[in-house]
Amino acid sequence: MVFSMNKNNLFFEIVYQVVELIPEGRVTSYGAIAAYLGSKQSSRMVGWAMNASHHLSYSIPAHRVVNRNGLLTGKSHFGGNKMADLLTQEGIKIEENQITNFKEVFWDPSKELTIL
DNA sequence: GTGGTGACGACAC
DNA sequence: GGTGTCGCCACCA
Repeated sequence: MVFSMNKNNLFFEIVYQVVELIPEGRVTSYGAIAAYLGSKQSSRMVGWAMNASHHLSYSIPAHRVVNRNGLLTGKSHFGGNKMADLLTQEGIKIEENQITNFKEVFWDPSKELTIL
């Protein structure tokens, strides 16, 4: 994908970029991405970016983004049990819509990435 | 133009 | 430590 670098959409662009970089079998949180962008208080915007990602021409692994508790809050937006299913396929343990081994699979962009 | 809402998170109580 | 409240800002009615 391409960085548009419009300051209005910069937040969204980087969110998509980061989400695309999440390795298989790993997950990250909205807050982690927001923190990576330097505005941890805008975590809601990360969630909104995921919501907006549906109308993108390309698709991003939004199922690898969960909230701070490892809870699959966005599950309902995927329809059915799709989100938990995809994560399970990648070796992530899900129980009651929550990632049981969240610590182990957590992927922190601010530690794993160095582009910012 | 205004107000309410949201795939969240931090802090106060 | 559970619950409430606020901040964040794009989007929609």
